[in-house]
Amino acid sequence: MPMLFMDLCKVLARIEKTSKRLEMMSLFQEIFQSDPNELVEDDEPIHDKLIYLCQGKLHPDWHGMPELNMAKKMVLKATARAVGVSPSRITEILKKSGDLGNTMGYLKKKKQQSTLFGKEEPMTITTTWNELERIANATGENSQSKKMRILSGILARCSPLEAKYIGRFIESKMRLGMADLTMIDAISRIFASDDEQQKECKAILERGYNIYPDLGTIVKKAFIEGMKSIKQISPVFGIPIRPMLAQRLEASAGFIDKHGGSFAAEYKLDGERLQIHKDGKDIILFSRRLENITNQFPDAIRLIQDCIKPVQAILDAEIVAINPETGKIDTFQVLMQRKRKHDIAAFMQEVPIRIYIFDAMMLDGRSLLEEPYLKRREIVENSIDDEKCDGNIVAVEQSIINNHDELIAFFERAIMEGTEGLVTKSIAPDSTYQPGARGWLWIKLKSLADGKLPDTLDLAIIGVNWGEGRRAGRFGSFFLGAMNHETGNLEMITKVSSGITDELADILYNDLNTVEDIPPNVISVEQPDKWVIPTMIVEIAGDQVTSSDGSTTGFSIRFPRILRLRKDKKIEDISTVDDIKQMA
DNA sequence: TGTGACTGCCC
DNA sequence: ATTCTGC
DNA sequence: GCAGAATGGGCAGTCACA
Repeated sequence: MPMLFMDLCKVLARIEKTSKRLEMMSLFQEIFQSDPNELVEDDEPIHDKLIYLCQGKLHPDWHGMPELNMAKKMVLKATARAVGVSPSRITEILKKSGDLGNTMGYLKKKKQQSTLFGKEEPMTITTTWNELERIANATGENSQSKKMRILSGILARCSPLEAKYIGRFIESKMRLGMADLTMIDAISRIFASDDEQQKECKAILERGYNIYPDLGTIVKKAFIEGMKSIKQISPVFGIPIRPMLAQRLEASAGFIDKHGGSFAAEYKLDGERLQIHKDGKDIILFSRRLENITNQFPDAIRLIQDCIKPVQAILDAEIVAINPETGKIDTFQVLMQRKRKHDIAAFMQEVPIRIYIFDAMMLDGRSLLEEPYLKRREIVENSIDDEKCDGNIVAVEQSIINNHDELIAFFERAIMEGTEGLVTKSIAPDSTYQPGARGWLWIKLKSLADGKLPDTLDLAIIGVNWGEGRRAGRFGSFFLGAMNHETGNLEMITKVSSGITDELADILYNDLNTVEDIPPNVISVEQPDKWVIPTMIVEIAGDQVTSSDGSTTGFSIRFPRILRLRKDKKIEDISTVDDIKQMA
C-alpha cells in the first residue's frame, strides 16, 4: 500500500507547528521510517518524490525541466473556480491570512461542509507528483486554463489539509521551517546509531548534495544503495557544484581578525556567477542557482573552447557586460539583457561579454575541492591562454593583503575600476573550496559605510503591502516617496522590506494612517494594498540608483533597506527627486 | 498585431 | 541581493 | 553563527485578449 499524500501532509503540519529543530527532524524521520511497502509505488521507490514535495519543487533546477509557470495569481483564480468563491473575496481573505495555502485549506473546508459528496480515490505521493508535473508540462495556447483545470481537479478531490500544501507547493513556499540542510541532518540520524556516526553521515550526505545538488536523488540513493554510494560521488563534467558563497562584513576592520593574518583579496565584479564545465570541445555553463545557461552565451562558449588550456575542467567565474564603445565593464542591468532565448546573435554584438575566472573545482577529472586556495588560484592562472584570449577571459584581479592600509588601498582601487568592491579569501592551508557554504573563508567588502550610495536617503512612507507567512497580519513592505519640489508631489521611488524588525513593524502598525484612496500629491505607478497619509519618514540605504521604467521619476534604488525611523524629520525635509537624480 | 499580466531568475 | 529571528 | 524565511529592482519569455 503506497503512502498517501494525506499522510505526508499530516507530518508536514506537525513539523510546521514547532520551531524546535530537533523535534522537526524527528518528525521528518517518521516519513522515511514508514513500512517499507509504503515507500514504494508502482515498483518505484518514492524517496525522491517525498523530498521534492517537501522542497516545493518537481526537479532540481539544473535538469532544465519546465517550471510550473503557475503562481499566486493563477492559483487564486483556480481556487476561486474550484470552491465557487469570487477572486476578489479570496484576495481579501488572503490579505488577512498572509498565506495562500492556509487560505485554500480554509476555503476547501467551508466548501466541504456544504457538500455531501463522498471522497474520491485518495491521492498517493506519486499521483500527486504526477498531477503537479502535468501542470508544469502544460505549455502553449490555452495552457493557462489547462493548468487551472488540473489544479481545480486536484482541489475537487483533496482534503483541506492537502489543499493547503498543494497551494504552498505551487507557490514554492513550503514554510516548514525546515529546508535542505535540516532535511539532510534528519536523514543522517536514520543512518547512525551514535553521535559520532551521525556527524559522519551528515558530512557524507552534505558533501554528496553539494557536488550532486539533487536532494531527492541523494536521499533515494542513500536508502537504496547505501551510504557508501554517496561517498563515491565526485565532481564530474555536466553536474553543477553548489557554488561557494561569501559572508559579508560592513567595515574593513574585522578582516585581519577573521582571516587570522594575511589574506587574498579579489575584485568583486557586478555580473552573473558562471560555473564553467569543459570537456574537450563540450562546454556547459551554469548560473549561481544552477540553471543551465549554456544557450545564452555562444560567444562565451567559443572563448572557453579557444582559451582554456586544460582538456577537462570545472571553473568558477563571473561574466560581465562590456560596453562596445568604451571597452569598459558595463552595468548588471545591461548584462541582464543577455538573459534571453531570442535574438542572441544580435545581442552578442550589442552586449559583448568578458569572463573573469576566480576558482577551479576540477581539473582533468581530479577534484580540487580539497586543495588550498593558493594552489587553486595558481591552477586558474595556468589554465588561461593569454595569447589567444585577447583579454576576454582573465583571472580576476587579485592581491595578497597584509594589513589594514593595504586593504583600504586595494578596495579603493577596485571601486575606481568600477567593481562592487572586494571578496577577501583565506590563504590558510585549510582554505578549501566549500561548496554551498557561506562560511568565513570568503568575505565580501562592498563598502566602508553602510550601503554604497554616498549618502543615505530620507523617504516618506506613502503606502503599505500586507505581509505573508511570518509577517502575516503586519506590513510586509513600504512604498517610499521622494519630494518633487517643482510640483510639490511625493513620487514613489522604491518599495522597501529589508530592515523591518518586529519592533518597527509594531510601531508603524499603530502610527501609520492608512487610507483606501491615493492621497493628493502622491504619485505612484504601482498600487499598494493600502495608501498612507505621508507623515512617517524612514532613512534608507541602498547600493545604487538605478534607471527605472517602473517609477515616474525614472529612478529607483538597488537593494534598498531601512536603517531607522526618522521621527525627527518633516516631509519638507526629505530627500528630493533631484537629490536622487544626482546620485545616479 | 500590440499590450498588459504574470512568472521565473539574475543580482 | 539584504535583513531579521529562533535555536 | 547557522538555517530559514520574507522581502527588494529589473530583465526576458509566455500567454490571454483586445
